Amino acid sequence: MLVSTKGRYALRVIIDLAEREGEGYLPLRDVAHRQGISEKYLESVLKTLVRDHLIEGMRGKGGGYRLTRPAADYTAGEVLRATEGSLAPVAGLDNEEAFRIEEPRCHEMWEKLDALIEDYLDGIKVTDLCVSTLAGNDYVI
Amino acid sequence: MLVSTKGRYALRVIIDLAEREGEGYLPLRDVAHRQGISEKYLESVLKTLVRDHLIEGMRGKGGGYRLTRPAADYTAGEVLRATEGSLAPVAGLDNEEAFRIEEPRCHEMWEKLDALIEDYLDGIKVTDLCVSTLAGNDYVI
DNA sequence: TATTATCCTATAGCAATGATAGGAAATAGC
DNA sequence: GCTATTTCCTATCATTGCTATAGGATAATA
Repeated sequence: MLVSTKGRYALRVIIDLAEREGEGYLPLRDVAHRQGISEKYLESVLKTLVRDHLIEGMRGKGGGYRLTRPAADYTAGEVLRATEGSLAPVAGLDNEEAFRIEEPRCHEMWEKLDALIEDYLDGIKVTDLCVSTLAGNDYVI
Repeated sequence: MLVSTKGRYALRVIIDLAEREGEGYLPLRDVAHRQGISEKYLESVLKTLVRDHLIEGMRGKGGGYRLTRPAADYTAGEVLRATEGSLAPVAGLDNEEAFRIEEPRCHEMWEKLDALIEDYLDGIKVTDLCVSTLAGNDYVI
């Protein structure tokens, strides 16, 4: 599987925060409830996003998480790459030498597939995934 | 990781058999040596390909493995799908209902990414990956 | 009958995923 | 300063899949 639930959860959180841009810090509990994700597990996912400066956390009363940049700046690829580590379809794509020796027939194919995937996901802005009109969306609390 | 070494090995074997199409049954030992892959592990990979009728095995002296159809018929996607089980970038893509409830914002994106990947790999014929002129290829025994 | 080679079953180390638990540290309002 | 809130940090754990190894049963050929 290219993208695990970790990356999918992360993307949903970023979308959630983007849809509420300008509302200040949003507590983890609220986000988790809205998305139907365990608070404790989501916490570990958000830690990664904080480490990579995609979001920032504020402790204490009135604290929570918020985006560090304008929502329109974020891409799906960026969020997924942060949490998944890599979006490469096969391992060791960076090691050209090893490929030339072990897999000369397929190297080009993997390179192109990688570019295809990364270009597609980097071309999707988080704001394109947002729903501006929340009304009529059953699952949103 | 979308494709593990299992699928990559399988593809290399199919290419190996395709490049020697018409030479009858090729013993696992020879294929493994040519590709630099452990015989025992490759055996389990080939078992999957036999189960899916992509190749057939013949026991005993003069036995080995060969393609069941003309080499030109095989696509990379077909081989990888057989060994990897699925090429879907995320789990549960077939369950539309669950997506509509849990991940309405992202469903379309995953569907399109899936189509992108599958179409690309289904469009690559194994014979396109074959090297007809084996001369000058150091790693080939 | 001997040789060759696939087929079958079982095992094991390792890493990643998905998740849970408990408590420390910081912040805001009173 | 006290209290409630909420992030931050560390540790643990069960499950799964990957990668690989081992030993022997079964079948085909000469």
